[in-house]
Amino acid sequence: MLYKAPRGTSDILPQEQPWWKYVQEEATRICLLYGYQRLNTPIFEDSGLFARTVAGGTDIVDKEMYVFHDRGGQKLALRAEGTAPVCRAYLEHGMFNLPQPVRLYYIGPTFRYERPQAGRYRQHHQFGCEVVGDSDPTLDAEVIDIARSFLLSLGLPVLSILLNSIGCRLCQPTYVEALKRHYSNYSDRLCPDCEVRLVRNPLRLLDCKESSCQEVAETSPRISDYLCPDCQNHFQAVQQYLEALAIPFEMDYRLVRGLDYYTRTVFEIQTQGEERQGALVGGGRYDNLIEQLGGKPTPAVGFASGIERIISSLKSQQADIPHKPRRTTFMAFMGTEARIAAMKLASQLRSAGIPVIAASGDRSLKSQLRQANSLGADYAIIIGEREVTTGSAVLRDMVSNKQETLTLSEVAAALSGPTTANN
RNA sequence: GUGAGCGUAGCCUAGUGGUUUAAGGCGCCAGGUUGUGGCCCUGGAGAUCGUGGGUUCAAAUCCCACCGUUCACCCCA
Repeated sequence: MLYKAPRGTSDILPQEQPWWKYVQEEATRICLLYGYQRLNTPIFEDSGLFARTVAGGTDIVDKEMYVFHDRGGQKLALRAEGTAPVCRAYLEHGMFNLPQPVRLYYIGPTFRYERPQAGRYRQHHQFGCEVVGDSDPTLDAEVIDIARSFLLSLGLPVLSILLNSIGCRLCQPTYVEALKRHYSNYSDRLCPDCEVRLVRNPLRLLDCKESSCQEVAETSPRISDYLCPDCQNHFQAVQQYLEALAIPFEMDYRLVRGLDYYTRTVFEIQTQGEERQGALVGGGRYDNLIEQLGGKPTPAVGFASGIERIISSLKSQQADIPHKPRRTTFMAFMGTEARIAAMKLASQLRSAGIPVIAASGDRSLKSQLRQANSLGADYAIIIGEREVTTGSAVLRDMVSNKQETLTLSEVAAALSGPTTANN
């Protein structure tokens, strides 16, 4: 074999497609229910879009972006995450002139150059929702509600919704300072990663898994004590609305998210048994992002979910997915004359909306029917010398074993008629 | 980028230094008389045992390197 799918990518084979279809259709259905509209953004963008918004100090920009130069010398990057492109499109198409907020959703591939492992791939697919243009805390709750409804409607038991507020640019810096001061006192105990975090991304210090670092985190100052009045009110309102919607959540004062643009509300959703591969949904508010992209200050909230993780979770949950039985007909023939007649009849049937799989090659009738069987065909049409001369065809019901010789138009009528629908 | 496990036909697995010209199951193909599937029977195709080097009289089997893959860390969906 000369080539394999690149590391961390995979083919989504026919037998996987029902899962993908199911998840994407559920996502779409839920979005419609909440009045969100679909937006597709390009698979690559100017690399600056991600570099500016997601920002340095985060792995996703520092070492995980697929960056390349096109023939015109433009520096481009494969879509590293979904939110920044949505905001770019919001600005580019003047969506700030639409009634605010604008509710959008997307489904598409995302690329990150990292070592693959359970639940993480170099190409994966995200479904996400974004509400742009309104800072109302009901929208934070709405977005969490959507994510939860989505998982529940798929049949996934939602284990926990983790919630936190990381403040805004007024109050967060004060907290970060306090955090740094606290950690500096214990610098001799920190793991090497945390030594780096202390300088580059202090918020992330909180969720280090090293036990010595966790001890430091235990006694560290809490963001909740540093929120400015506006952020405090906002966060309280979010919680209040979640309670009103009877959405259970857990406060997690150590929850911070990896992307720099988050402000105020951040959240993650996990489901049973899949904690190892991380969150199924992650999101939050990003009130400064649009401004960073050159727009007017515009608040927004959203979330993203990983479709691969969701499907894997569904499978381990042994969830059943609804599948619609599909009636298929196999077209068998014997001889060159009959081959032509079969092709014509197949074509005619398809024009009438009847799915037909045509036999190929020079196989025996036995072999053709064996194939029809393994393809799960409900009917086989058989055309040989006899049928060619009489302008007829044999219609065989593969389930009941009954067959009869019919004229070509009778075959079409029989297959399109409701009387032959056996499933 | 770091660490650990694993790499035998399309898939699953046996074989762990010499009757191996590498075995079995699933799948695939063909046949079991004249134009008919699913079960059964018979036969067939399909593997440079991940790649390269080394140890040995002898290696799929031991050693090393590389590659791939899985899992974990980092980080994230």
